[in-house]
Amino acid sequence: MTLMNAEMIGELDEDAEAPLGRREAGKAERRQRIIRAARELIRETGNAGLSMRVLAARAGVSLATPYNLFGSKRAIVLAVLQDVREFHDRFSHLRATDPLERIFSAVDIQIEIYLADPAIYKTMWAAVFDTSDDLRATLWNAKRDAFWRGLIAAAVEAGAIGREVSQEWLQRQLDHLFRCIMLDWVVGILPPEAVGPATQHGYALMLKGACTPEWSGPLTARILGSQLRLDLIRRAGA
Amino acid sequence: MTLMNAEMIGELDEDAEAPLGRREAGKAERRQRIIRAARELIRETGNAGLSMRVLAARAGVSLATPYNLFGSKRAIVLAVLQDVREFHDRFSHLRATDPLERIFSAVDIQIEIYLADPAIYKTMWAAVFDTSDDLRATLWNAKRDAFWRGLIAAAVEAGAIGREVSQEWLQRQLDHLFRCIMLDWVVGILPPEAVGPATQHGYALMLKGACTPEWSGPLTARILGSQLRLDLIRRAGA
DNA sequence: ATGTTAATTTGAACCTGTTATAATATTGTT
DNA sequence: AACAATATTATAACAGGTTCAAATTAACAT
Repeated sequence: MTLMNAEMIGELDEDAEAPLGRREAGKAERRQRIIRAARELIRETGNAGLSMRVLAARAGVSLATPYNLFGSKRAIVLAVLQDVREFHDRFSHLRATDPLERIFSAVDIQIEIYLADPAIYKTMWAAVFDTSDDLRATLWNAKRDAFWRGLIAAAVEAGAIGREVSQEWLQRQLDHLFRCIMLDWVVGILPPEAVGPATQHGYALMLKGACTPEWSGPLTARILGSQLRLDLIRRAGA
Repeated sequence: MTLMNAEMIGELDEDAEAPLGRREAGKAERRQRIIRAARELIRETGNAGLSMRVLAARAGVSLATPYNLFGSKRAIVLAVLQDVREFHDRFSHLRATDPLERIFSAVDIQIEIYLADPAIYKTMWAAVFDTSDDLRATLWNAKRDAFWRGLIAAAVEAGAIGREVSQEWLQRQLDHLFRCIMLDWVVGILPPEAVGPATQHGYALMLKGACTPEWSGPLTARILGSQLRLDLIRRAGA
């Protein structure tokens, strides 16, 4: 799945056109205040400290307003994410020639961003794994998909990945890996230092299963390398 | 992760030894009533219909009792699972000679059991993905691990999987795949018919990344086969 | 300006899971 | 039979997310 920001997703172009009467302006401002308050509260008190009543008070708004404006607490948490502008800049500097390297770099960048701000992103990922309602569509959209599909398609074009494997499903399976590793991180099963190596290990294994023979060497090396790192981390932890 | 029952896990040997005075007997009976009521409620009204007040009333106990006996709602849902005796019998009939086939068969059996009783198992898997507290240890225990580790170890012994890959991490990565596919099923992204093929596809990809050259042929076939089935399902759904 | 209409905010609820309290019943022991 | 230990009960309360009728406000027509 892997989450992205508004610019990459292109859904919150609120800073453009539209007459934007006083009504809409006030609404937008209230929305902004709520998001800001939510971000602050998450940063300060972590996941648990974000109560709707506290949030409403901090945003200077009634308890019902966040519901009118966003719909649910989960939607607010996800909106906080949408408001984070960082991914786009980082991803645009992806300059690896090797198509598989590019995939691993992109994953690394994501992880780096997430781990750098655990309070926010743990909360956010917890919201992603919430099974109660389906706000997943917010995260799982066309532009986000296009980015990863592009990386995989490039690898296919370069002859790194066989043409017989479904690009769509390869992407989905890689995504599954990533999501569950995030979950393990959120709940504390996986220490932060292990997130990178664990992801690389999984991606390398799976990509090796999809790659052409001549590209399996570097992937094997990556598998062994990440295993080594994971062992070191466990030894250090125990 | 993949969940198993009490016999396989070997944690609820309540039918053995222990003086089991009247006091403990009454406790056990109340526990049983609560579990039965919970299962009924889940079956009837699905995940959402399981309220602690309704549950207590149906079990004929006070609201506080389930908390004394189990600790939390989540613990009760997981206890309902532990009470399901089915896995052991099914798994004991695993008689594939090919070590990789055995892995796929085991996964198939699991999926079959889950899909046959969606109400119960969707609720249960939703509880697994709950990030609030860590009852995960209940599901993630030594005996369960031993089973899957055994299957993988056998594949290594048979020369199907290279000795250089970490068996522990291969298991974990396969587990990640399985869990996220379950999640997608629970939230309705993945239709039931697609669960089996999707899991096989992911497992085959990853195992192919870990297998020795002479075993990659059948795995490739499995990848292509499951892709084909997934395409058919999507075509039928759209 | 003024009244009308429709959208938005509000405060008070409702329903959750969970915990604390005191009172009551049940068991194990003498 | 009487006592102490233990568990359940009933009840209330708390904090959380969410919803709803009523009040308020902005936009519009006159």
